[in-house]
Amino acid sequence: MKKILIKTLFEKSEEFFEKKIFISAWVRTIRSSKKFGFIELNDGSCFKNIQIVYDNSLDNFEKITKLSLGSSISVHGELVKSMGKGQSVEVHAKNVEIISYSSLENPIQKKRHSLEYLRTIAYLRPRTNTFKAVFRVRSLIAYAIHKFFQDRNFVYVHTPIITSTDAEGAGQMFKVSTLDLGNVPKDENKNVDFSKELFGKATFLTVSGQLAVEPFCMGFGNVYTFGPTFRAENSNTQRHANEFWMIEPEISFADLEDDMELAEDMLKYIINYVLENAPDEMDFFNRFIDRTLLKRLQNVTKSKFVKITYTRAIEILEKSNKRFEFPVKWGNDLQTEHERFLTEKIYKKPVFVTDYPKDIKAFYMKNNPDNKTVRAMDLLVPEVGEIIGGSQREENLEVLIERMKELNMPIEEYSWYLDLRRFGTFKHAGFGLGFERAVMYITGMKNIRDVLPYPRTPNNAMF
RNA sequence: UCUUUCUUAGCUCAGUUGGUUAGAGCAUCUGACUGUUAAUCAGAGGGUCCUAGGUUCAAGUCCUAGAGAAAGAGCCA
Repeated sequence: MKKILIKTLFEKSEEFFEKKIFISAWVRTIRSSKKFGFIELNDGSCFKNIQIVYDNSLDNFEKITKLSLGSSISVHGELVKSMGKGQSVEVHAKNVEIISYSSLENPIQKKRHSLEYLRTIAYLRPRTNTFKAVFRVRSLIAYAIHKFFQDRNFVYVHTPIITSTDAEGAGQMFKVSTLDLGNVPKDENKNVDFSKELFGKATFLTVSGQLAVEPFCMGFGNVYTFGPTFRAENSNTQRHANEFWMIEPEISFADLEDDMELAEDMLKYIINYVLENAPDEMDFFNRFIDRTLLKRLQNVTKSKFVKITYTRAIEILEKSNKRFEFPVKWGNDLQTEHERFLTEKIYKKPVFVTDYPKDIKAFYMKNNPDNKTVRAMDLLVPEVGEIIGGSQREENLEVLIERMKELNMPIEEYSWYLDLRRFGTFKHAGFGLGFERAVMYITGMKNIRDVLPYPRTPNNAMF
């Protein structure tokens, strides 16, 4: 007999009603009494468990009552209307094959565990309700992002993970080396001789795919990357990991307004997609993780995001009369407390802050006529903070070179990037969405370590 | 990296101004139970109080150092 998924049983319960069915799955919890008992079974196909009813007419009844969370079984039975209150249908077991018992030392038990404890056994987390919901939704968000861009004719570009350019100085990079760390070759000045590397030069793990995706924008019009990025910073916060995924679209013949419109459409699209395709999971988050989640997300999909300039944001913060730990001053970057105040207290929804001072932003951003600010934008959302950073790019070769000189950048190393402006230039823009931050925002999970399958954070690369 | 807090049973936690044999719930084991929903009820077993030093007649509790964790900050996505 063919195995059927529990998801299918729920979706097509009419079709299978009072029919013989066969399932293989894992015990989530079991309640036994003398003559009968109930097993809640989950096969991973959906969030919900199906209830199996078994009684002492089965010849292995005693052995069945010894099952515990994590045990594997196969069940032949019949789908029937439930006599209990918690579910509409259930399976009356005709035969329960015990495939394996779970050791009683199984650290996952039928109770609430702390998220901190579960991190120490990350490889067992997929068996718990919370992480079943998190990683299902993570998968759906990834799919929704691809669908959003593919439906709009964007080309998905795989930018390299190993890179030799220290892109935009976006932070500390992990070194990639084939040299013998115990016996590093040195040149005559006693510096590391990178010419002995496999690539003939120093290489790193990428911190951003943006510079590598821009050339494809110039061949395909609209493109995006979606892949892992790495930052070697010793950041110990809820919102930072050393390995995380980023989505970076780049759009041609487009300015910052088009860029923000794209970001807003994309975020609303993926929220709607998840609400529609993972209602059980989202309901779980709303009940156990964040009681305001659904209301907030529904509000976001309906409302227009706020757009204010950096200069205006500074004015608002100055006039708020709120005491901040860090002073509000034009020219300084917005601190976390400022960002949170804007998005959580003043607007209570996502806010684009645009036109930042050029000195606190990357070299490739489009210079404004005031020569003080650049066409950059950050999207701030309640609870998570900065979720997107983007900009219109500087397409003018002379202005770009001038800026790089001001910053003492090695212009020769970026000659390939400058060529993009030499051989036909045009206005274009893009942004980077932190994938995990989007997952946090949509699930209500508060710690980035709990939305990464195997989080890489300082002192943590165990599994 | 900085600041603060935390570390007690398999898990979640309580443990008062330092004072006899360190407690509870869940889990486990034994038993009861004919519709349970984290089932319920009765009983039992289960401890290097993070580690190392110190103060004291006496330390889970106070002090010092170390390890690990969390929250906040910086950096950013």
